[in-house]
Amino acid sequence: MALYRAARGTTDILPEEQVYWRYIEQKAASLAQLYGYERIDTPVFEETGLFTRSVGENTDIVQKEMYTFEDRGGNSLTLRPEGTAPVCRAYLEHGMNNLPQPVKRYYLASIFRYERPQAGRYRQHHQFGCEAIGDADPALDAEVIDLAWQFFQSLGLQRLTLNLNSIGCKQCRPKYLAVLKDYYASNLATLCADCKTRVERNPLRLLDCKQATCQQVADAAPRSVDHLCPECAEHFRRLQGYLNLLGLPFVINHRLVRGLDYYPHTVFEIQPEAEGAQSTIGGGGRYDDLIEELGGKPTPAIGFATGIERIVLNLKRENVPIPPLPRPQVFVAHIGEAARGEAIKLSASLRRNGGGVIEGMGDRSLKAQLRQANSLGVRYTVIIGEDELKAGAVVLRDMTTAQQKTVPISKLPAELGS
RNA sequence: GUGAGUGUAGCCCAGCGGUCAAGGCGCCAGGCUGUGGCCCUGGAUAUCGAGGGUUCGAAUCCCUCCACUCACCCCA
Repeated sequence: MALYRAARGTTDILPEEQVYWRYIEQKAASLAQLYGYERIDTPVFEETGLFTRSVGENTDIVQKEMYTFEDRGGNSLTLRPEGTAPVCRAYLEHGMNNLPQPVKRYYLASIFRYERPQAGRYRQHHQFGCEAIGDADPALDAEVIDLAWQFFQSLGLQRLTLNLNSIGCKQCRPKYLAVLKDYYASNLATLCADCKTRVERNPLRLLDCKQATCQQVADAAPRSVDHLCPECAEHFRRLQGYLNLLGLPFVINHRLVRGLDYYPHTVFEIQPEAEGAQSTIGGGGRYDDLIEELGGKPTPAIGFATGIERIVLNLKRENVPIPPLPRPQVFVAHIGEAARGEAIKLSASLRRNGGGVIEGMGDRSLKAQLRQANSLGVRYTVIIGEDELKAGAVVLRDMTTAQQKTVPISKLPAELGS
C-alpha cells in the first residue's frame, strides 16, 4: 500500500504522542526561564569541522555516526550530532563574551547520529539542553545539576538516580590515565576482548564496561577523584557541599565517564531505575576547554542535555498522567444543502470568537454526523436544518446529558460560553 | 559493524502444503427517511515484506534481499 516509509531510525510523532512532547517542551521552557536561560535555535547543519574539532576525532560520534555530506558548493557539512558545539559556535560568532557572564542558553533540537536503532535510540532524536558559558564557579555546576534534577521532578518522573563524578582537568587527568592504564595492564588477562583494545584507545571507557568480570576489575580500579589536582579537588568538594545544601540525592559513581572528549571536571548523569539498555536519560558536565578549542579566549562552561524520546519512554513506563491537549468542544451539523451556508457562517463566527469548532462535511446524514461528533468527544453539537433556518435558530445538543434545546443564533455564543 | 527474534487489511492477529486467506478493533452504510454512545444487519479495505526456487499446487517448505524489534558497540 504505502510506497514509502519513514527512513530508518526516524519516526513520525503522531497526535497520540504529541501530548507527551508538548508536556515536556512546556516544562522545559518554563523551568529554563526560572533559572535565567533564554532559548537559542541553531541550524540543523554546521560545517563539519566544528564537530570533528569539538567532539573529538577519536570518538565514535565523529568516526562512524555523523551524517556528513558535501553541498553543491563543495562545502563539507554535518547534521548536528550533539547540541553543545553549535551553541559555543554561536557564542563566539555573536560576541556573547561581551554579555554579562555566564551566558545561559537552552535549546530544543533535533540531533542526528547514524546508529543502529533500538529502544530509546534513533537516528534522529531530540534533546532539551542547557548551556551556561563563562563562569567557573562550582555553584554554577550545582545550579545546572539542580535544573536537570528539577526538570525530571517537575515531569513527575520518580525513581531516578543522580550520578556524579569528577574526571579531572588537563593537568591532572593525564596522570590519572597513566595510573589507570598501569592498573589495567596488570589485569589484561581477565578483560573482555573490547576492553583489551580500550586500554590503549580509550582507557576511561574501561570503567563502564557491562561485562561482569570487567566490572569487578573496574570496581577495584584507581579512582579519578583520588588523583585530582588541588584545584579540581577543591572544585569537586565545594560542588558536593552545594548539592547537599540543595538536598539533591547524588551518588558518587567512580565509573561514570562521558563519551565526548570535551568533558573535564564535573560529569553527571541521571538514570532511571528501570531496566533496559538505554539507562541514561540525561547527562552533562563541564567543558572548560571547548570555547578555547573553537578559537575563543579560555572560557569555562557547563551544560547538560536530555533525550526527549527517552523521557517519553519513562513517562509511559511509570504511567505518569499527562494533561490532555485542548480540542474543539463544538460540532456543527447541518441537514440539507440549504442549511449548509448557515452552518459555515456559524462555524466561522464561533471560531472568530475563540471557540474551537469541527464542521460536519459532505451530505452525510444527521445520524452519521452525530456519530462523528460522538467519536470526536465534543461537549456540544449544534444542529442546523431547514426548520432552524426559517426560525433563525439552532438546536444545541449537550452530548454528555443528551439534553437539547432550540436557541436563537444570536444567543448561541452565550449558551456555549456557560 | 556484530548477534537474536519477527514480517498476513489502518491496528491486533488466526491460518503453518490443497475450495473465494478467518476473526476482532476501527471505517462506511442501514435498522430509526432530522438525532450519537449500546445492540443487530450489511459493506469496503490484503500485490499474505520483496525476489527467486521446490511442488500438480506455496501465506504455509528452502534460499537471497529488505524492513521492523531487541541486545552488543556507543550514546540522549
